[in-house]
Amino acid sequence: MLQEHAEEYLGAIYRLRTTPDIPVPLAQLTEYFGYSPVSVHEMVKKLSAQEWVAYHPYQGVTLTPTGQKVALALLRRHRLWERFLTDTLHVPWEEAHELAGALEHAVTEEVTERLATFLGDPASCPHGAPIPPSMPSIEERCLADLPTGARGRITRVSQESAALLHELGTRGILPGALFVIAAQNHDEIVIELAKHTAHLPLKSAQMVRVELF
Amino acid sequence: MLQEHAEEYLGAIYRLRTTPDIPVPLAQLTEYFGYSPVSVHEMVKKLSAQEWVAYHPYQGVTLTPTGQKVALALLRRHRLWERFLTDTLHVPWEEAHELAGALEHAVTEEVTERLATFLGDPASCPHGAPIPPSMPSIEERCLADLPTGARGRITRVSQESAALLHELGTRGILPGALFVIAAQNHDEIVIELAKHTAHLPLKSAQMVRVELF
DNA sequence: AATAATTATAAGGTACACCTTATAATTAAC
DNA sequence: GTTAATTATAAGGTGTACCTTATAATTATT
Ligand SMILES: [Mn+2]
Ligand SMILES: [Mn+2]
Ligand SMILES: [Mn+2]
Ligand SMILES: [Mn+2]
Repeated sequence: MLQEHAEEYLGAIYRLRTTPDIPVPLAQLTEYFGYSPVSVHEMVKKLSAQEWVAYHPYQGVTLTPTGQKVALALLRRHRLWERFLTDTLHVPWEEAHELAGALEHAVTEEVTERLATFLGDPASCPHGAPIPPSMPSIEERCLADLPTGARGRITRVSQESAALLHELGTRGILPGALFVIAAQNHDEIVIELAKHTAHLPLKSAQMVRVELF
Repeated sequence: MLQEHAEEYLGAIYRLRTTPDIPVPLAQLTEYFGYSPVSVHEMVKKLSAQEWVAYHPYQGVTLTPTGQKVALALLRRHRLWERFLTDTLHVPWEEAHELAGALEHAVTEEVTERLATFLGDPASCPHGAPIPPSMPSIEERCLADLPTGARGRITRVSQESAALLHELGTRGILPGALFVIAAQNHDEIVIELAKHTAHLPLKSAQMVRVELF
């Protein structure tokens, strides 16, 4: 777990990028942090190993979906703290940014959301930058635990073994797919999808998360 | 600068001690943190080198005045954040302690005092522990900048070079001393102390902080 | 006084995130 | 197409705060 420093990098990459998919050159990170190119490169390799960034040699880094999530969560915390500092504690806005840079690492997601509520769910920081929305907390259920007739949408597969993914893929059980539970017994479920009906072992269904309607 | 970890140790020592001056055995710190005895011992040596604790072999550690100041400041921040979490964000009090353990390291003294004001200067944390008072913020002035007739008390010398300290010492310009400015010109000031009058180069006076009456 | 328990110290190691210096590879500019 | 600039990589190093294993010193217990 690299946590704090990693977050800082991901946040910087998010801030520095112009367009998603256009890589941020390491030279920019070097300048942003005031670190040596070698240090930045080293760190980028670590971030890349964790799949938080994609490293494009001689071009720079882009955020992976996971990396972007981390960056957005950080920016959300940062900007909420800025609002708290200026609105609640009456800290001058020119000092709020730096102070929020420390607080942003010191709170859990839950505290962050409570803070947001307290502040009245502000849409932007004192400097006008938008506050990223909290991740829509979908109520996920396990596909294996649903009664006959339940309908919803596949959200994700919680284990990424090749065999499982292949089994699900061939049956059309993919993130995004709409479904209705047609039947269920001790060792398999029958699930109706858009264009066909699939049989799936319960064991596999246990790895599938869905959002119910 | 050891800062965060050092603070954590000093805070723990403060919490664990029964009476000031009765040393806290390293074994207690070992247990408190869940670190190995060797690690604790190592850290204690560092704290001792900084004169934040006094180490009494086979007995334990006591806080020096400086160390205690750091510990009290930490506890103040900790308990103020606990109040904020429970009172303002409605975090359950059983979660507040741990969460405050992170926030306590993420704020400056100034933000702490603003937080205290916002909270209405509470006297105790949600768990009933007293909140140490803020350091009485003496309004310090520079001895070099005072008009004739100004009176007050020397509070401290802001640069600790041997030559300067010797110069001040021989003239009786020491922390605690009461004074009146008798005269002042382009390159020196004349300062009246309890039992004598001293002449001091302005350059030296610039390093002396005073509290005015 | 001898033994047991506690405490201290020595020696060597790990992970993290930074550093410098030097060389190689690639890309950009002339 | 050669040169210059940028970017990457290799090699070795730092400080902080943790670790284990092993041995020495002190204190406590019987
Ligand atoms: Mn930060
Ligand atoms: Mn802002
Ligand atoms: Mn803490
Ligand atoms: Mn408390």
